[in-house]
Amino acid sequence: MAALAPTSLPGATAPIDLLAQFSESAPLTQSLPEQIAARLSERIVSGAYAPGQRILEQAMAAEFEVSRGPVREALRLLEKEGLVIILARRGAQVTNPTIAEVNEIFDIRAMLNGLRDRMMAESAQRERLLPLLEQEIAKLAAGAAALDGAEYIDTVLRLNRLLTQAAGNRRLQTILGSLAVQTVRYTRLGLSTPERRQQSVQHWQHLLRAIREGDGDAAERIARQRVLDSRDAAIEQLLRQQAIADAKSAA
Amino acid sequence: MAALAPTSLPGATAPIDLLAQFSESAPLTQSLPEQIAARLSERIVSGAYAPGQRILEQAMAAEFEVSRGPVREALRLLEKEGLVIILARRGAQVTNPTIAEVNEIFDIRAMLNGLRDRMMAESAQRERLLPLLEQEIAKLAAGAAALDGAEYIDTVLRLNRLLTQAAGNRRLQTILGSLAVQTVRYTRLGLSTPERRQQSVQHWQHLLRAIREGDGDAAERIARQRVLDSRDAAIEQLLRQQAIADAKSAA
DNA sequence: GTCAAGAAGATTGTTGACAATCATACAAAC
DNA sequence: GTTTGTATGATTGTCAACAATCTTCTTGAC
Repeated sequence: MAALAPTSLPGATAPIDLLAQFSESAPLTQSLPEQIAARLSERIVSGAYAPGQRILEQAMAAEFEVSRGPVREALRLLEKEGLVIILARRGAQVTNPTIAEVNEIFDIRAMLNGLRDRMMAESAQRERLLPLLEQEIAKLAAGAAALDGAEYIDTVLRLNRLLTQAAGNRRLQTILGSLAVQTVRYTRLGLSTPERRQQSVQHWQHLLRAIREGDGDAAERIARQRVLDSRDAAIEQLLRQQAIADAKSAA
Repeated sequence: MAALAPTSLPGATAPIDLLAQFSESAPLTQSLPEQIAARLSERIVSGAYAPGQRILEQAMAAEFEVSRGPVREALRLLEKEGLVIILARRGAQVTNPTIAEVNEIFDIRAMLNGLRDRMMAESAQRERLLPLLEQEIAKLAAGAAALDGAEYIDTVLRLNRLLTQAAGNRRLQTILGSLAVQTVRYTRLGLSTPERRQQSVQHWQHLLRAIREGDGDAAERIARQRVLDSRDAAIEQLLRQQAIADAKSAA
Protein backbone atom coordinates (compact mmCIF):
# COMPACT_ATOMS: atom_id res chain seq x y z
CA MET A 1 0.00 0.00 0.00
CA ALA A 2 2.48 2.62 1.17
CA ALA A 3 5.20 3.24 -1.37
CA LEU A 4 8.78 2.64 -0.30
CA ALA A 5 10.55 5.10 -2.57
CA PRO A 6 13.00 7.39 -0.74
CA THR A 7 10.93 10.48 -1.21
CA SER A 8 7.50 8.97 -0.75
CA LEU A 9 6.81 10.52 2.62
CA PRO A 10 4.42 13.46 2.48
CA GLY A 11 6.04 16.83 2.84
CA ALA A 12 9.50 15.55 2.01
CA THR A 13 11.76 18.43 1.11
CA ALA A 14 15.49 18.11 1.64
CA PRO A 15 16.88 14.60 1.13
CA ILE A 16 19.60 15.21 3.69
CA ASP A 17 19.08 11.89 5.37
CA LEU A 18 21.48 12.06 8.25
CA LEU A 19 21.08 8.46 9.28
CA ALA A 20 22.00 7.00 5.94
CA GLN A 21 24.97 9.30 5.82
CA PHE A 22 26.66 7.27 8.53
CA SER A 23 25.33 3.80 7.84
CA GLU A 24 27.92 1.28 6.73
CA SER A 25 26.44 0.73 3.30
CA ALA A 26 23.38 2.75 2.45
CA PRO A 27 20.77 0.45 0.92
CA LEU A 28 19.21 1.72 -2.28
CA THR A 29 15.72 1.65 -0.82
CA GLN A 30 15.26 2.64 2.79
CA SER A 31 12.60 0.93 4.80
CA LEU A 32 9.63 2.93 5.95
CA PRO A 33 10.85 3.15 9.56
CA GLU A 34 14.25 4.31 8.34
CA GLN A 35 12.71 7.04 6.23
CA ILE A 36 10.66 8.25 9.17
CA ALA A 37 13.67 8.09 11.47
CA ALA A 38 15.70 10.13 9.00
CA ARG A 39 13.06 12.83 8.85
CA LEU A 40 12.75 13.01 12.60
CA SER A 41 16.51 12.91 13.04
CA GLU A 42 16.77 15.95 10.80
CA ARG A 43 14.28 17.84 12.92
CA ILE A 44 16.01 17.00 16.16
CA VAL A 45 19.50 17.75 14.90
CA SER A 46 18.38 21.03 13.37
CA GLY A 47 16.70 22.03 16.59
CA ALA A 48 13.20 22.14 15.13
CA TYR A 49 12.27 19.69 17.85
CA ALA A 50 13.52 21.10 21.13
CA PRO A 51 15.13 18.98 23.82
CA GLY A 52 12.50 17.55 26.12
CA GLN A 53 9.78 17.75 23.51
CA ARG A 54 7.56 14.69 23.36
CA ILE A 55 7.09 12.84 20.08
CA LEU A 56 3.66 11.21 19.88
CA GLU A 57 3.28 8.09 17.79
CA GLN A 58 -0.24 9.00 16.76
CA ALA A 59 0.68 12.48 15.58
CA MET A 60 3.68 11.25 13.57
CA ALA A 61 1.61 8.46 12.05
CA ALA A 62 -0.94 11.03 10.94
CA GLU A 63 1.66 13.41 9.52
CA PHE A 64 3.55 10.78 7.54
CA GLU A 65 0.35 8.97 6.59
CA VAL A 66 1.36 5.60 7.95
CA SER A 67 0.15 3.56 10.87
CA ARG A 68 1.77 3.66 14.29
CA GLY A 69 3.86 0.53 13.71
CA PRO A 70 6.58 2.04 11.49
CA VAL A 71 6.62 5.21 13.62
CA ARG A 72 7.18 3.06 16.67
CA GLU A 73 10.11 1.34 15.08
CA ALA A 74 11.53 4.64 13.84
CA LEU A 75 11.52 5.91 17.41
CA ARG A 76 13.48 2.83 18.53
CA LEU A 77 16.05 3.62 15.86
CA LEU A 78 16.34 7.17 17.12
CA GLU A 79 16.71 5.87 20.65
CA LYS A 80 19.67 3.77 19.50
CA GLU A 81 21.25 6.96 18.18
CA GLY A 82 20.62 8.72 21.45
CA LEU A 83 18.38 11.38 19.90
CA VAL A 84 15.29 10.38 21.87
CA ILE A 85 14.66 8.49 25.06
CA ILE A 86 11.75 6.09 25.32
CA LEU A 87 10.13 5.55 28.69
CA ALA A 88 7.78 2.66 29.25
CA ARG A 89 4.18 3.73 28.74
CA ARG A 90 5.27 7.31 28.47
CA GLY A 91 6.56 7.36 24.96
CA ALA A 92 9.46 9.11 23.30
CA GLN A 93 10.89 12.52 23.98
CA VAL A 94 13.85 14.39 22.55
CA THR A 95 16.90 13.92 24.73
CA ASN A 96 18.26 16.89 26.58
CA PRO A 97 21.91 16.09 27.07
CA THR A 98 23.73 17.67 29.93
CA ILE A 99 27.25 18.97 29.63
CA ALA A 100 28.37 15.84 31.45
CA GLU A 101 26.75 13.56 28.88
CA VAL A 102 28.30 15.41 25.96
CA ASN A 103 31.62 14.97 27.70
CA GLU A 104 30.93 11.26 27.98
CA ILE A 105 30.17 10.94 24.29
CA PHE A 106 33.36 12.70 23.32
CA ASP A 107 35.41 10.62 25.75
CA ILE A 108 34.19 7.49 24.04
CA ARG A 109 34.76 8.94 20.60
CA ALA A 110 38.30 9.88 21.59
CA MET A 111 39.10 6.28 22.54
CA LEU A 112 37.45 4.68 19.54
CA ASN A 113 38.83 7.16 17.04
CA GLY A 114 42.20 6.39 18.58
CA LEU A 115 41.66 2.69 17.95
CA ARG A 116 40.44 3.37 14.44
CA ASP A 117 43.41 5.51 13.46
CA ARG A 118 45.87 3.12 15.06
CA MET A 119 44.37 0.30 13.03
CA MET A 120 44.71 2.47 9.98
CA ALA A 121 48.36 3.19 10.65
CA GLU A 122 49.14 -0.45 11.31
CA SER A 123 47.08 -1.80 8.44
CA ALA A 124 49.11 -3.44 5.70
CA GLN A 125 46.82 -2.06 3.01
CA ARG A 126 46.97 1.56 4.13
CA GLU A 127 48.94 2.41 1.01
CA ARG A 128 45.78 2.10 -0.99
CA LEU A 129 43.93 4.66 1.13
CA LEU A 130 46.70 7.21 1.53
CA PRO A 131 46.11 9.08 -1.75
CA LEU A 132 42.44 9.53 -0.93
CA LEU A 133 43.27 10.73 2.57
CA GLU A 134 45.85 13.18 1.25
CA GLN A 135 43.35 14.55 -1.21
CA GLU A 136 40.64 15.07 1.42
CA ILE A 137 43.01 16.64 3.91
CA ALA A 138 44.35 18.95 1.22
CA LYS A 139 40.77 19.97 0.52
CA LEU A 140 40.29 20.63 4.21
CA ALA A 141 43.45 22.71 4.43
CA ALA A 142 42.48 24.75 1.39
CA GLY A 143 38.95 25.30 2.60
CA ALA A 144 39.68 26.06 6.24
CA ALA A 145 39.19 29.74 5.57
CA ALA A 146 36.99 29.63 2.48
CA LEU A 147 34.27 27.12 3.30
CA ASP A 148 31.23 28.08 5.30
CA GLY A 149 30.42 26.29 8.52
CA ALA A 150 28.23 23.53 7.14
CA GLU A 151 30.60 22.76 4.25
CA TYR A 152 33.61 22.61 6.51
CA ILE A 153 31.90 20.22 8.89
CA ASP A 154 30.72 18.09 5.99
CA THR A 155 34.29 17.76 4.82
CA VAL A 156 35.44 16.71 8.27
CA LEU A 157 32.57 14.23 8.43
CA ARG A 158 33.49 12.76 5.08
CA LEU A 159 37.08 12.39 6.21
CA ASN A 160 35.98 10.65 9.38
CA ARG A 161 33.64 8.36 7.49
CA LEU A 162 36.41 7.45 5.12
CA LEU A 163 38.68 6.40 7.96
CA THR A 164 35.94 4.58 9.83
CA GLN A 165 34.99 2.53 6.81
CA ALA A 166 38.60 1.80 5.98
CA ALA A 167 39.29 0.45 9.45
CA GLY A 168 37.10 -2.48 8.51
CA ASN A 169 35.70 -3.07 11.99
CA ARG A 170 31.98 -3.33 11.49
CA ARG A 171 30.98 -2.91 15.09
CA LEU A 172 33.29 0.05 15.49
CA GLN A 173 31.61 1.54 12.44
CA THR A 174 28.19 1.10 14.00
CA ILE A 175 29.17 2.65 17.32
CA LEU A 176 31.07 5.56 15.81
CA GLY A 177 28.25 6.18 13.34
CA SER A 178 25.76 6.41 16.16
CA LEU A 179 28.00 8.74 18.14
CA ALA A 180 28.60 10.86 15.06
CA VAL A 181 24.91 11.71 14.79
CA GLN A 182 24.98 12.93 18.34
CA THR A 183 28.16 14.86 17.66
CA VAL A 184 26.74 16.56 14.61
CA ARG A 185 23.86 17.71 16.74
CA TYR A 186 26.27 19.89 18.69
CA THR A 187 28.74 20.93 16.04
CA ARG A 188 26.71 21.44 12.88
CA LEU A 189 25.55 24.91 13.73
CA GLY A 190 28.62 25.71 15.75
CA LEU A 191 30.74 28.35 14.07
CA SER A 192 34.22 27.04 14.58
CA THR A 193 36.71 29.86 14.92
CA PRO A 194 39.51 30.26 12.35
CA GLU A 195 42.04 29.45 15.05
CA ARG A 196 40.36 26.18 15.88
CA ARG A 197 40.09 25.25 12.25
CA GLN A 198 43.75 25.95 11.75
CA GLN A 199 44.63 23.70 14.65
CA SER A 200 42.28 21.00 13.39
CA VAL A 201 43.92 21.01 9.98
CA GLN A 202 47.32 20.69 11.61
CA HIS A 203 46.10 17.69 13.57
CA TRP A 204 44.86 16.01 10.43
CA GLN A 205 48.19 16.60 8.75
CA HIS A 206 50.07 15.13 11.69
CA LEU A 207 47.73 12.14 11.62
CA LEU A 208 48.38 11.69 7.94
CA ARG A 209 52.12 11.58 8.56
CA ALA A 210 51.71 9.06 11.39
CA ILE A 211 49.63 6.81 9.17
CA ARG A 212 52.08 7.12 6.30
CA GLU A 213 54.95 6.16 8.60
CA GLY A 214 52.96 3.31 10.13
CA ASP A 215 53.28 4.81 13.61
CA GLY A 216 50.23 3.40 15.42
CA ASP A 217 51.08 4.96 18.78
CA ALA A 218 51.31 8.42 17.28
CA ALA A 219 48.14 7.96 15.24
CA GLU A 220 46.21 6.98 18.34
CA ARG A 221 47.60 9.85 20.40
CA ILE A 222 46.85 12.44 17.73
CA ALA A 223 43.33 11.15 17.09
CA ARG A 224 42.59 11.29 20.77
CA GLN A 225 43.82 14.84 21.11
CA ARG A 226 41.86 15.93 18.08
CA VAL A 227 38.58 14.62 19.48
CA LEU A 228 39.22 16.11 22.89
CA ASP A 229 39.85 19.48 21.24
CA SER A 230 36.62 19.29 19.28
CA ARG A 231 34.92 18.45 22.54
CA ASP A 232 35.78 21.88 23.87
CA ALA A 233 34.19 23.47 20.82
CA ALA A 234 31.05 21.39 21.25
CA ILE A 235 30.75 22.28 24.92
CA GLU A 236 31.10 25.97 24.12
CA GLN A 237 28.42 25.62 21.47
CA LEU A 238 26.13 23.82 23.86
CA LEU A 239 26.60 26.47 26.53
CA ARG A 240 25.78 29.15 23.99
CA GLN A 241 22.61 27.32 22.92
CA GLN A 242 21.53 26.86 26.50
CA ALA A 243 22.15 30.50 27.26
CA ILE A 244 19.92 31.44 24.33
CA ALA A 245 17.25 29.02 25.49
CA ASP A 246 17.42 30.40 29.02
CA ALA A 247 17.14 33.95 27.76
CA LYS A 248 14.10 33.00 25.70
CA SER A 249 12.34 31.32 28.59
CA ALA A 250 13.11 34.28 30.81
CA ALA A 251 11.63 36.72 28.32
CA MET B 1 -4.57 -9.59 28.58
CA ALA B 2 -1.11 -11.11 28.82
CA ALA B 3 0.30 -10.82 32.32
CA LEU B 4 3.50 -8.87 32.76
CA ALA B 5 4.91 -10.62 35.82
CA PRO B 6 8.58 -11.58 35.41
CA THR B 7 7.87 -15.30 35.20
CA SER B 8 4.67 -15.15 33.22
CA LEU B 9 6.09 -16.60 30.02
CA PRO B 10 5.11 -20.23 29.44
CA GLY B 11 7.86 -22.72 30.10
CA ALA B 12 9.94 -20.28 32.12
CA THR B 13 12.50 -22.15 34.16
CA ALA B 14 15.74 -20.48 35.15
CA PRO B 15 15.49 -16.75 35.88
CA ILE B 16 19.04 -16.19 34.67
CA ASP B 17 18.11 -13.16 32.63
CA LEU B 18 21.35 -12.23 31.00
CA LEU B 19 20.10 -8.97 29.60
CA ALA B 20 18.98 -7.55 32.91
CA GLN B 21 22.31 -8.55 34.37
CA PHE B 22 24.04 -5.85 32.40
CA SER B 23 21.38 -3.22 32.21
CA GLU B 24 22.10 0.00 34.04
CA SER B 25 19.21 -0.24 36.45
CA ALA B 26 16.99 -3.27 36.18
CA PRO B 27 13.38 -2.13 36.26
CA LEU B 28 11.19 -3.98 38.70
CA THR B 29 8.91 -5.29 35.98
CA GLN B 30 10.37 -6.15 32.62
CA SER B 31 8.33 -5.42 29.56
CA LEU B 32 7.05 -8.29 27.47
CA PRO B 33 9.62 -7.76 24.70
CA GLU B 34 12.40 -7.67 27.30
CA GLN B 35 11.25 -10.93 28.82
CA ILE B 36 11.19 -12.58 25.43
CA ALA B 37 14.59 -11.14 24.55
CA ALA B 38 16.04 -12.48 27.80
CA ARG B 39 14.74 -15.96 27.09
CA LEU B 40 16.08 -15.97 23.55
CA SER B 41 19.38 -14.46 24.66
CA GLU B 42 19.80 -17.36 27.06
CA ARG B 43 19.27 -19.86 24.30
CA ILE B 44 21.73 -18.19 21.97
CA VAL B 45 24.43 -17.72 24.59
CA SER B 46 24.05 -21.29 25.81
CA GLY B 47 24.33 -22.58 22.28
CA ALA B 48 20.83 -24.06 22.21
CA TYR B 49 20.27 -21.93 19.13
CA ALA B 50 23.16 -22.53 16.79
CA PRO B 51 24.83 -19.76 14.80
CA GLY B 52 23.07 -19.22 11.52
CA GLN B 53 19.78 -20.60 12.81
CA ARG B 54 16.76 -18.59 11.77
CA ILE B 55 14.34 -17.30 14.39
CA LEU B 56 10.80 -17.05 13.05
CA GLU B 57 8.48 -14.46 14.51
CA GLN B 58 5.44 -16.68 14.09
CA ALA B 59 7.01 -19.66 15.85
CA MET B 60 8.25 -17.57 18.79
CA ALA B 61 4.88 -15.87 19.09
CA ALA B 62 3.21 -19.28 19.30
CA GLU B 63 5.68 -20.64 21.84
CA PHE B 64 5.52 -17.65 24.17
CA GLU B 65 1.80 -17.24 23.60
CA VAL B 66 1.96 -13.64 22.49
CA SER B 67 1.41 -11.98 19.16
CA ARG B 68 4.19 -11.20 16.73
CA GLY B 69 4.51 -7.58 17.87
CA PRO B 70 6.44 -8.14 21.09
CA VAL B 71 8.52 -10.88 19.45
CA ARG B 72 9.44 -8.45 16.72
CA GLU B 73 10.62 -5.91 19.22
CA ALA B 74 12.51 -8.56 21.20
CA LEU B 75 14.42 -9.44 18.06
CA ARG B 76 15.39 -5.78 17.58
CA LEU B 77 16.73 -5.79 21.12
CA LEU B 78 18.79 -8.88 20.39
CA GLU B 79 20.07 -7.27 17.23
CA LYS B 80 21.31 -4.34 19.30
CA GLU B 81 23.26 -6.82 21.42
CA GLY B 82 24.70 -8.42 18.32
CA LEU B 83 23.18 -11.83 19.04
CA VAL B 84 21.03 -11.87 15.91
CA ILE B 85 21.10 -10.09 12.61
CA ILE B 86 17.91 -8.91 10.97
CA LEU B 87 17.73 -8.70 7.21
CA ALA B 88 14.93 -6.82 5.52
CA ARG B 89 12.11 -9.18 4.55
CA ARG B 90 14.22 -12.15 5.55
CA GLY B 91 13.89 -12.03 9.28
CA ALA B 92 16.28 -12.73 12.13
CA GLN B 93 19.00 -15.30 12.39
CA VAL B 94 21.57 -16.07 15.04
CA THR B 95 24.85 -14.35 14.27
CA ASN B 96 27.82 -16.46 13.38
CA PRO B 97 30.80 -14.35 14.31
CA THR B 98 34.05 -14.92 12.56
CA ILE B 99 37.37 -14.86 14.36
CA ALA B 100 37.89 -11.43 12.86
CA GLU B 101 34.67 -10.11 14.37
CA VAL B 102 35.47 -11.47 17.82
CA ASN B 103 38.81 -9.72 17.52
CA GLU B 104 36.97 -6.52 16.69
CA ILE B 105 34.73 -6.80 19.73
CA PHE B 106 37.67 -7.32 22.05
CA ASP B 107 39.60 -4.46 20.47
CA ILE B 108 36.73 -2.14 21.29
CA ARG B 109 36.36 -3.55 24.78
CA ALA B 110 40.07 -3.02 25.37
CA MET B 111 39.79 0.67 24.54
CA LEU B 112 36.61 1.30 26.48
CA ASN B 113 37.67 -0.68 29.52
CA GLY B 114 40.83 1.40 29.41
CA LEU B 115 38.75 4.58 29.46
CA ARG B 116 36.57 3.21 32.23
CA ASP B 117 39.46 2.25 34.48
CA ARG B 118 41.28 5.49 33.82
CA MET B 119 38.15 7.40 34.84
CA MET B 120 38.01 5.26 37.93
CA ALA B 121 41.63 5.98 38.85
CA GLU B 122 41.20 9.70 38.26
CA SER B 123 37.83 9.97 39.96
CA ALA B 124 37.80 12.00 43.14
CA GLN B 125 35.33 9.67 44.76
CA ARG B 126 37.24 6.48 44.10
CA GLU B 127 37.94 6.14 47.82
CA ARG B 128 34.36 5.11 48.32
CA LEU B 129 34.61 2.23 45.86
CA LEU B 130 38.04 0.93 46.82
CA PRO B 131 36.91 -1.28 49.74
CA LEU B 132 34.34 -3.01 47.53
CA LEU B 133 36.87 -3.52 44.78
CA GLU B 134 39.41 -4.93 47.21
CA GLN B 135 36.83 -7.33 48.55
CA GLU B 136 35.83 -8.61 45.14
CA ILE B 137 39.40 -8.97 43.93
CA ALA B 138 40.30 -10.86 47.11
CA LYS B 139 37.39 -13.16 46.40
CA LEU B 140 38.70 -13.65 42.90
CA ALA B 141 42.22 -14.41 44.13
CA ALA B 142 40.92 -16.89 46.68
CA GLY B 143 38.65 -18.59 44.20
CA ALA B 144 41.01 -18.72 41.25
CA ALA B 145 41.68 -22.38 41.95
CA ALA B 146 38.56 -23.35 43.88
CA LEU B 147 35.68 -21.96 41.82
CA ASP B 148 34.30 -23.80 38.84
CA GLY B 149 34.26 -22.18 35.43
CA ALA B 150 30.85 -20.53 35.60
CA GLU B 151 31.37 -19.19 39.12
CA TYR B 152 34.76 -17.78 38.27
CA ILE B 153 33.41 -16.01 35.22
CA ASP B 154 30.47 -14.69 37.22
CA THR B 155 32.87 -13.16 39.71
CA VAL B 156 34.83 -11.49 36.93
CA LEU B 157 31.58 -10.24 35.42
CA ARG B 158 30.45 -8.80 38.72
CA LEU B 159 33.78 -7.05 39.11
CA ASN B 160 33.48 -5.58 35.64
CA ARG B 161 29.93 -4.48 36.24
CA LEU B 162 30.96 -2.81 39.46
CA LEU B 163 33.62 -0.77 37.67
CA THR B 164 31.39 0.04 34.73
CA GLN B 165 28.63 1.36 36.94
CA ALA B 166 31.05 3.29 39.09
CA ALA B 167 32.51 5.06 36.08
CA GLY B 168 29.20 6.90 35.81
CA ASN B 169 29.23 7.21 32.03
CA ARG B 170 25.79 6.05 30.95
CA ARG B 171 26.59 5.58 27.30
CA LEU B 172 29.78 3.73 28.11
CA GLN B 173 27.69 1.49 30.35
CA THR B 174 25.30 0.75 27.50
CA ILE B 175 28.02 -0.05 25.00
CA LEU B 176 30.08 -2.17 27.38
CA GLY B 177 26.96 -3.98 28.54
CA SER B 178 26.08 -4.88 24.99
CA LEU B 179 29.62 -6.04 24.28
CA ALA B 180 29.66 -8.03 27.51
CA VAL B 181 26.76 -10.18 26.35
CA GLN B 182 28.70 -11.02 23.24
CA THR B 183 31.80 -11.70 25.29
CA VAL B 184 30.00 -14.04 27.65
CA ARG B 185 28.88 -15.98 24.64
CA TYR B 186 32.48 -16.95 24.00
CA THR B 187 33.88 -17.22 27.48
CA ARG B 188 31.10 -18.68 29.61
CA LEU B 189 31.73 -22.27 28.66
CA GLY B 190 35.42 -21.73 28.13
CA LEU B 191 37.48 -23.50 30.76
CA SER B 192 40.16 -21.00 31.53
CA THR B 193 43.42 -22.65 32.44
CA PRO B 194 44.88 -22.20 35.96
CA GLU B 195 47.80 -20.31 34.45
CA ARG B 196 45.54 -17.85 32.72
CA ARG B 197 43.48 -17.36 35.84
CA GLN B 198 46.61 -16.68 37.84
CA GLN B 199 47.69 -14.05 35.36
CA SER B 200 44.22 -12.52 35.34
CA VAL B 201 44.21 -12.20 39.13
CA GLN B 202 47.60 -10.51 38.97
CA HIS B 203 46.27 -8.03 36.44
CA TRP B 204 43.33 -7.20 38.67
CA GLN B 205 45.66 -6.62 41.60
CA HIS B 206 47.87 -4.35 39.54
CA LEU B 207 44.79 -2.46 38.42
CA LEU B 208 43.68 -2.09 42.02
CA ARG B 209 47.02 -0.57 42.94
CA ALA B 210 46.90 1.83 39.99
CA ILE B 211 43.43 2.99 41.00
CA ARG B 212 44.43 3.37 44.62
CA GLU B 213 47.41 5.50 43.60
CA GLY B 214 45.32 7.52 41.20
CA ASP B 215 47.53 6.55 38.28
CA GLY B 216 45.19 6.88 35.29
CA ASP B 217 47.83 6.03 32.69
CA ALA B 218 48.69 2.77 34.42
CA ALA B 219 45.05 1.85 34.96
CA GLU B 220 44.32 2.31 31.28
CA ARG B 221 47.38 0.34 30.21
CA ILE B 222 46.61 -2.57 32.53
CA ALA B 223 42.94 -2.71 31.59
CA ARG B 224 43.87 -2.81 27.95
CA GLN B 225 46.33 -5.61 28.42
CA ARG B 226 43.85 -7.60 30.48
CA VAL B 227 41.19 -7.49 27.79
CA LEU B 228 43.66 -8.36 25.05
CA ASP B 229 44.76 -11.38 27.08
CA SER B 230 41.20 -12.56 27.57
CA ARG B 231 40.76 -12.13 23.84
CA ASP B 232 43.28 -14.89 23.26
CA ALA B 233 41.30 -17.20 25.53
CA ALA B 234 38.07 -16.38 23.70
CA ILE B 235 39.63 -17.04 20.32
CA GLU B 236 40.96 -20.38 21.50
CA GLN B 237 37.52 -21.24 22.81
CA LEU B 238 35.89 -20.23 19.56
CA LEU B 239 38.33 -22.31 17.54
CA ARG B 240 37.60 -25.31 19.75
CA GLN B 241 33.84 -24.85 19.31
CA GLN B 242 34.20 -24.53 15.58
CA ALA B 243 36.35 -27.65 15.46
CA ILE B 244 33.64 -29.55 17.33
CA ALA B 245 30.98 -28.20 15.00
CA ASP B 246 33.04 -29.15 11.98
CA ALA B 247 33.61 -32.66 13.32
CA LYS B 248 29.88 -33.04 13.88
CA SER B 249 28.93 -31.89 10.41
CA ALA B 250 31.57 -34.21 8.94
CA ALA B 251 30.16 -37.22 10.79
C1' DG C 1 22.30 -32.75 -17.31
C1' DT C 2 22.04 -27.84 -16.47
C1' DC C 3 19.91 -23.62 -16.33
C1' DA C 4 16.05 -20.37 -16.55
C1' DA C 5 11.23 -19.08 -15.82
C1' DG C 6 7.07 -19.38 -13.35
C1' DA C 7 3.93 -20.79 -9.59
C1' DA C 8 3.03 -21.93 -4.84
C1' DG C 9 4.09 -21.52 -0.19
C1' DA C 10 6.21 -19.26 3.61
C1' DT C 11 7.50 -15.08 6.03
C1' DT C 12 7.94 -10.39 7.05
C1' DG C 13 5.86 -5.51 6.70
C1' DT C 14 1.91 -2.83 7.67
C1' DT C 15 -2.56 -1.70 9.26
C1' DG C 16 -6.55 -0.54 12.32
C1' DA C 17 -8.83 -1.73 16.54
C1' DC C 18 -8.93 -2.96 21.36
C1' DA C 19 -6.90 -3.26 26.11
C1' DA C 20 -4.00 -1.57 29.73
C1' DT C 21 -1.76 2.09 31.80
C1' DC C 22 -0.51 6.71 32.87
C1' DA C 23 -1.13 11.86 33.58
C1' DT C 24 -4.10 15.51 34.72
C1' DA C 25 -7.81 17.96 36.79
C1' DC C 26 -11.09 18.21 40.09
C1' DA C 27 -13.36 17.36 44.40
C1' DA C 28 -13.41 16.12 49.21
C1' DA C 29 -11.31 15.55 53.71
C1' DC C 30 -8.05 16.90 57.13
C1' DG D 1 -4.14 25.61 52.66
C1' DT D 2 -2.47 21.19 51.78
C1' DT D 3 -3.07 16.61 50.75
C1' DT D 4 -5.41 12.48 49.27
C1' DG D 5 -8.66 10.06 46.40
C1' DT D 6 -11.17 9.62 42.15
C1' DA D 7 -12.71 10.17 37.45
C1' DT D 8 -11.66 11.39 32.84
C1' DG D 9 -8.92 11.80 28.87
C1' DA D 10 -4.69 10.83 26.50
C1' DT D 11 -1.18 7.56 25.12
C1' DT D 12 1.27 3.46 24.70
C1' DG D 13 1.10 -1.84 24.52
C1' DT D 14 -0.80 -5.70 22.21
C1' DC D 15 -3.40 -8.23 18.97
C1' DA D 16 -5.20 -10.44 14.63
C1' DA D 17 -5.73 -9.88 9.74
C1' DC D 18 -4.18 -8.32 5.26
C1' DA D 19 -0.61 -6.97 1.77
C1' DA D 20 3.95 -7.28 -0.15
C1' DT D 21 7.93 -9.77 -0.76
C1' DC D 22 11.07 -13.46 -0.78
C1' DT D 23 12.30 -18.44 -1.13
C1' DT D 24 11.70 -22.83 -2.89
C1' DC D 25 9.96 -26.22 -5.81
C1' DT D 26 8.51 -27.57 -10.14
C1' DT D 27 8.39 -27.42 -15.06
C1' DG D 28 10.25 -26.69 -19.41
C1' DA D 29 13.80 -25.61 -22.87
C1' DC D 30 18.40 -25.96 -24.51
